[in-house]
Amino acid sequence: MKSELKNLSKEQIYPSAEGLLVAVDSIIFGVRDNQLNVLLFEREVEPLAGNWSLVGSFVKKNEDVEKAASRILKTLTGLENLFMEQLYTFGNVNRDPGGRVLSIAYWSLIRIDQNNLKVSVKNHKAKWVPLNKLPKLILDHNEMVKKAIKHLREQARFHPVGFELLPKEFTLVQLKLVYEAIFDVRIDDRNFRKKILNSGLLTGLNKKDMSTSKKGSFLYSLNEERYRLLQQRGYNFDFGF
Amino acid sequence: MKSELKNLSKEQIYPSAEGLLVAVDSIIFGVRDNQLNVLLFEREVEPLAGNWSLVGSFVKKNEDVEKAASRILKTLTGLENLFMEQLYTFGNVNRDPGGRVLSIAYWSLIRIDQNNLKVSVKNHKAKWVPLNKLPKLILDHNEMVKKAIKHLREQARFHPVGFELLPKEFTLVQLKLVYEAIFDVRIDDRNFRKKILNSGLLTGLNKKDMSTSKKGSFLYSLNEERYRLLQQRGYNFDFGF
DNA sequence: ATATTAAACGTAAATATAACGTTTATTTTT
DNA sequence: AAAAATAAACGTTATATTTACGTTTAATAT
Repeated sequence: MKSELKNLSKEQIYPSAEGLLVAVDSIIFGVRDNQLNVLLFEREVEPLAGNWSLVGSFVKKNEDVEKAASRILKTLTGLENLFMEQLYTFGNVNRDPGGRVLSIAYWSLIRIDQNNLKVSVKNHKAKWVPLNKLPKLILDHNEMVKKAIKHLREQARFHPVGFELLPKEFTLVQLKLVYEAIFDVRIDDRNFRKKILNSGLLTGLNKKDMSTSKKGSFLYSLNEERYRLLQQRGYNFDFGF
Repeated sequence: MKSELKNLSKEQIYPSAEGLLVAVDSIIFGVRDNQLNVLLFEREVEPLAGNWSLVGSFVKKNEDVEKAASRILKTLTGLENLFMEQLYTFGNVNRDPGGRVLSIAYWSLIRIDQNNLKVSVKNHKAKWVPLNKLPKLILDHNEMVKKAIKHLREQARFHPVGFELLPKEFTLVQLKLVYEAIFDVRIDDRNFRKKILNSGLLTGLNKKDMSTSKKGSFLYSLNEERYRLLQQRGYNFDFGF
C-alpha cells in the first residue's frame, strides 16, 4: 500500500491540507561562573539580521524533525549524543512576520569548558549569556527560553538531568554549584552531600581535584545504570528550598 | 515592518524553506469502570478509512496550532475549557505514507459521565477503550497514546491533574479510584485519605453521596486556588507504590 | 435488636528532610 | 617546625512525611 501511495502527490491524497513552513530552534544551556547560561547567536540572514536569537533552521522536506534538531547541534558544537529533548512547538499564526512558520523547539544541556564548541561556532557570532542578562531576542525566542528554563527546572527537580552539565569526572562541590545555578538558590552543603550520596548515582574515584583548595576535593563519576533507572523512575532533587 | 513583509510571499522571504503538512491529533483520557480509557474514532477519510485512530485535523494556514487543537476538542465534546496540553510533535519523514505530515499531539482529560459528549460524537463512530484493550491504530497513533500515558503518569505524580477526571463534586472514594486507574495500582485507603486531606486541595461539602453504600460518603469540591498553586509548585502524589 | 458493609478514623515504626555544629587534610605563613 | 588558614568532609538532632497496619462508625438490611 505504501508504494501505491508514494506515487501520488500529497495534494491528491490530502486535498484539504495546506503546507506550512516548519523550523526547529534550540535552547542550549550551560553553566558558566556558577550561573546558568544560554547560547545565543547573532542572526545572519534577513529578515532581522544582526539581532540576537536562538540557533535554528528550517526542517527539510525529507528530514525527520529530530534529525534536523540534531543537525543543528552537531553543526554548532561538533558533538554528538548531547542531551537533547523536544520542548514545545510554537505555532501561533503571527509568531513570525516573515510568513507562517511553526517552530519546534528543542532544549539541550552541555558542559561549557575546554574546546567543546567547534570552530564553526567561533565563525558565527555566538555568545553564552547568563539568564539574568538575556537581551531582547527575535520573534518569540524570549518566550522559548522562558519555557525552556521552566521545563529544565521541573526536569531537574525530579530527574537526574543536572549531571548532563558536568564533565565525566566531577566533585561534589561542582555538582552542588550546578544545582544552585539551575534553581538559583543556595543549597545546604551537608544536606546536599547526604542526599546525593544516598541516591546511589555517584561512584567515588578515590582521587582528588586539587585545583580549588588546599585539601582537594574527591572526584566522582556518574553510575550510568543508576542514572537511567532514576531518569525513568524519578528521584527527588529538592534540597530544602 | 510587519506590513512591509506582509506583501511579500514567503518564498521571497525564506527562499530555502519548504512547506510541510501539519496536523494536530488528540489523545483524550477518561476514567470509566475504574479504568483509564482513551477515546478512539473510526477514520472516515481515505487513506485508511475504516481503521481506528485518534481524532485529528490539519492545521489551517491562518489558524494557531493551539486553536486547531481546541477546535477539535470543541467540535467533538461540545465543551470548552477542558484540560488540554501539548504533548509532543511527531515529525518523522515516513510517519504517514500519504505524504510528509507532521503531527502535533495534544492530550486532554475529561470526565466520562452524563451527556458531556455532544451529539456530533455519536454521529462519528467513537468509542472509549480501556488502555489494556487498545486496538492497532493507524500511523503512529499507538506510539502517541503510549507517550501520552507516560506523560499523564508523570504529570499526575507531581501535579494535581487527577482532579480533571472528576465532576465538580466528588467523594474520596471516587478520587482514589481515579488515582488507582491512572497508576494502575491499589492504594492504601487510610494513607490516601491522610495525604489528600493534608494537601489542602479539598473543601468538604458536608453532604453525602448515598449511591454506593448504606453509610454514604462525604462529597468534596476542589479548592481552585490551592489547585493552581500546587499545579505550579508541584506536590507529591505518590501513594506508596 | 442484630448483622452487614462501605466509609471513616487512628497509631506506631521507619524513613526522609531541614537546620544546625564540628573535624580534617592540605597549603601558606610565621 | 609550629601555627594559621580554609575548603572539604563529616555528624547530630528535631521535625515532617511515608508506610503499614488495626479499629470504629453510620447507615441499611435482616
